[in-house]
Amino acid sequence: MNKMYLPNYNLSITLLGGQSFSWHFDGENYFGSTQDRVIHIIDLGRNEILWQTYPQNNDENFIKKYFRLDVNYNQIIRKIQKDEHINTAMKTIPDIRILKQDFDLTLLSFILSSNNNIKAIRKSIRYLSENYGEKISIEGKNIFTFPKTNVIANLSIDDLKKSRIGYRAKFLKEAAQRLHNTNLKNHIENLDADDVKTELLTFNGIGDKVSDCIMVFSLMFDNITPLDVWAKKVFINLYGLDPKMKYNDMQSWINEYFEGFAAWAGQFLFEWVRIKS
DNA sequence: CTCCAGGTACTAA
DNA sequence: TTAGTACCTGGA
Repeated sequence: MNKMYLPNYNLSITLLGGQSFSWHFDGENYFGSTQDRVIHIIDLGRNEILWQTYPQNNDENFIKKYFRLDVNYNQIIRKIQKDEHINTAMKTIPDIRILKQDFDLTLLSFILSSNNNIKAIRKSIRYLSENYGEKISIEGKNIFTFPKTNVIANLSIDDLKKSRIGYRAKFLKEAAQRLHNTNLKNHIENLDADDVKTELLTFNGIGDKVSDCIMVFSLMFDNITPLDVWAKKVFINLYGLDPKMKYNDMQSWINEYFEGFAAWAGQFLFEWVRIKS
């Protein structure tokens, strides 16, 4: 494995929190899956990790992009330290990061997240990967990639439902078919936030919150806070926003308040209220 | 057993 | 434009 110096990076919350459902931790090893590879991480403590990629080994470029090692983290932290709530969150759960996950995987995963809880989503994605992903053996352990888009597109609704995803099976299949038949990623590459969102909202099963998650966790829109019930509660109860405020208006307020880093602030607040409850 | 959490699509006012 | 409701699963 390769050693890397990785300061201010809360691996456990970042990989196992609400932004990715494709990682698991066995007490020593973090294993993460994409549609074509598996990442193995061991946290050595003292800001050091061991890492390896499979099947292509030593893919440092991938690691740098995926973990967003080029962000100026201290600058972000300085910008969002605005009040006692966020400061408490950052002190309680320090060093949360935002990943840049693959677009297809993120879109398909977050379709499963709607009206669902994190534990159940993880379980479903694990079923899907074990049944329809590719097996990669690492030190005697079998790890599975996330199923390829065209594989999901060609599964029957009934087969998809075996992964306990309920009525979302139809949305998942339709989305996979569309992703497979179009080059959406290229199409949205040069669009601004509003246009990307408009495009994502045309998918069945993708609404305001899920489209925001896709934009934040795979497209690096740092100025968006996905507003699920938890995030809304925070901003209504702690920041005094009107419960009747419209989704977009609430987002604009949050982003202005956190000076363009609403996504990062939102992660701290979200994970903080999640562990508190 | 019933009740509830969790976003989106759909329908009706 | 807004309000209400069904959807599926797992856990209390």
